[in-house]
Amino acid sequence: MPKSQERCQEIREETRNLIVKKSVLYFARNGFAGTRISDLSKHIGIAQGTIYIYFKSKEELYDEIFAISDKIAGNDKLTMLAKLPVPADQKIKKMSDYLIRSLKEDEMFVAGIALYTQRLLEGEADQSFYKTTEKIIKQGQKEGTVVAGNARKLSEFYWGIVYLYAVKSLYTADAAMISSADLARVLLEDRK
Amino acid sequence: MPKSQERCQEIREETRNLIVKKSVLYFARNGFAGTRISDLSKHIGIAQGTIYIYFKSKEELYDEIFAISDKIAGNDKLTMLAKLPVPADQKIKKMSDYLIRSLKEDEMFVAGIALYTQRLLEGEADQSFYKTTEKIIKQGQKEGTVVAGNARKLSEFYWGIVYLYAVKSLYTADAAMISSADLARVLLEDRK
Amino acid sequence: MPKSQERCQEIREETRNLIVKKSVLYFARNGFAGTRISDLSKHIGIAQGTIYIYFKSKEELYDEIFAISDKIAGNDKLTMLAKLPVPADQKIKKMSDYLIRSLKEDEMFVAGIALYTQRLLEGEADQSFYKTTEKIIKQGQKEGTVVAGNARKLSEFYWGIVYLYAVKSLYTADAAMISSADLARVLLEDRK
Amino acid sequence: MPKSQERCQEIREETRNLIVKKSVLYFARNGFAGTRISDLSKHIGIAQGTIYIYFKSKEELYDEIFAISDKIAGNDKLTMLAKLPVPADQKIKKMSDYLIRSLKEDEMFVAGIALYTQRLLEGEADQSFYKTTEKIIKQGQKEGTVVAGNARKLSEFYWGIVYLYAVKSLYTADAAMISSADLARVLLEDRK
DNA sequence: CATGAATGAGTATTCATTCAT
DNA sequence: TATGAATGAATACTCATTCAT
Repeated sequence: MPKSQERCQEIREETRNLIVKKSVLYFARNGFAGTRISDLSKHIGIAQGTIYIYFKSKEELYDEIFAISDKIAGNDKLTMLAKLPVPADQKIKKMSDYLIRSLKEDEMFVAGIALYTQRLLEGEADQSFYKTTEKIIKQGQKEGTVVAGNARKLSEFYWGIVYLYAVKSLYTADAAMISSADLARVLLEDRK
Repeated sequence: MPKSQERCQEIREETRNLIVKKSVLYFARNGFAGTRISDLSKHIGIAQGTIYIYFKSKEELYDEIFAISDKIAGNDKLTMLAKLPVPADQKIKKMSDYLIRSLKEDEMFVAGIALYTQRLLEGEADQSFYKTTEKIIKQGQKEGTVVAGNARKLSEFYWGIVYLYAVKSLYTADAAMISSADLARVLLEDRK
Repeated sequence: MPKSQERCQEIREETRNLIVKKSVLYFARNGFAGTRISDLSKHIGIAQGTIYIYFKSKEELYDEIFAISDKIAGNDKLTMLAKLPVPADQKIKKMSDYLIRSLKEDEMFVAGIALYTQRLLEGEADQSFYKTTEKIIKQGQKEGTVVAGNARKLSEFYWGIVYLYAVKSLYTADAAMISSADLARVLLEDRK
Repeated sequence: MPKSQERCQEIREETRNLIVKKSVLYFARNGFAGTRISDLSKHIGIAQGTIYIYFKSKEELYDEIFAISDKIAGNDKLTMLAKLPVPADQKIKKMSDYLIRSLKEDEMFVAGIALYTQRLLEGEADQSFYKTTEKIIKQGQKEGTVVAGNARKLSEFYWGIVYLYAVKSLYTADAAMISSADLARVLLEDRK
């Protein structure tokens, strides 16, 4: 009965995805230590034991969530964007557009940013976001469109602001958000 | 020979302060759930039981720390500054000076800001910081020294950045900090 | 395959009853402060944690046991007996029969009496036992079968003796018990 | 300075007696496990540490109190009474008089009886009270003044009733007490 | 001697994990 | 697979005891 086999696999996949998806937000809000499996499972809508069918331990679930948090937060897109043969200010505008829109609309994204940055601050995540942004900044500084200053510090500041609004969105249903233009301006030279 | 009443009072005061002082940083770094009383007491350098002489429970200690986190973070000073009969841009510069210096030098301040803002985000602290800053911003907008825009959003943004660097300082010994001038510029009109 | 709703309910009921049943005797013998949850759980034959699935705290378990101790001690039966349309001396004989037999044969009854009376003495239980017996005594005094004297004091004395033998039974495997007739004679007029 | 030496000794004696006296009642009401040294010392009106100047441990204090509880409860007087060359019924009346009066007036006596009997029930005290009373009962049965029946059981019943009213007095300021005559009648043949 | 703050072993309670159904 | 009752190691909290003053 190959069909039922496949269906089974499908169900597995679905349940696993459900767990991951619902856990991202929960962990982002409450932290690792602040998350009880009993509460989490209620929040997901499954039994406690079910989590342990898919993940060996709370830690493994948390780790998995981290492992994908940079994907959730759009690291791939950013990397691709950086490689495009367009001026840096365009890249920054696009990136800011994408980030602000995602912060507004996608709670998975919000949670991804929060988790990723949290771990970054604790020194446990790699710094690809920062580094990619740094490259764009340097390109922009050469092109004369990005403000002067240490590229690394500017990159950290930019992402700090994104983190800031992610954390806000985590707790407030509709956080007062800055505009995409405002965010971009953090890096871009004023054109007055 | 019994200990004198005053000496006892003194000792109690000292120990209590020691616990609060050392706990602020510990809780700010690890959160409520992430803090074990056994670890905390080791960090303070006292026995576990001693904490319970001064606080009924871990929760009560945490609450007390929150209750005073706005003082630690300098709410009083800010309120006083707001009332001074000087131009808003001066107030903002002074405030930014004070904040950046404190973030660099004073661990307790860093922890206070982190805890206070964390609770603010969770909607459990009053918003006096925001409100006081809002007033200064409005004053500055009248005086033509502060950038246009919704005063509340600007205030939140300004404090968001302070929070950002507080969180960074919490985890990194010497976080790359923006300058006091950079922080002030978030609110002030460019004088080019 | 999830467990059926009913089966789960059943299991919960069973375990809860087991805990209550075994705790009654343990608490009656050792008192609240003298009972360790670790010992109690061993005595019940379950893990410490299991107790906390059914009761919020040691205190709550103790309170529940007290709350039902009047049932265990047969308050219902006594009330019913009092209402029967038979002479008071018959009621007293029946009651004494029941009490002495239960004290001999039923550990739970022994514990129930001990706990209930203990709380009565501490002024925390209602006095329904006393009051019901008081009514029977007054009826008997009218009928000329019960000794003269303050009905309340006689009632207290009667139940005091029951308590006395309950406490004895609590500590001694086979306590030398008075006979049902001896107990009844505490209230009944001598028929010599 | 021999004088101050003596005075010191005196003070020691006084404090020690104070502790014992106040502890008897406290332990009788709350039991060993139910008594906290912190509470007890407050009740006595001294510091916790002071208790440990006079007693090595809580257990030692408790043991000492037990060791004297039979004296407090009047074992000496009973033994002397038993040896007097008078009829048993007189002895029983005197004894009952003494017991009821003491239960009414002397809270140390009340506590002594409660503690002694409690330990008796737990099988940890010697049974001199019972035995002495047994002898008197046997004497009375020979003299025809005491009711028939197993002397030991009668003795236990008699002391049970004394215990009963002791426990009552422990918790109620003025417990409704049976009369000395009523108590004596438990053993004595009716003279109608 | 007397004090009461401090200690840490002991006890209560929680919660990640297991397992029979 | 999915369930949730049960487990027991980890954690919070208490209290007899010590000791510097």
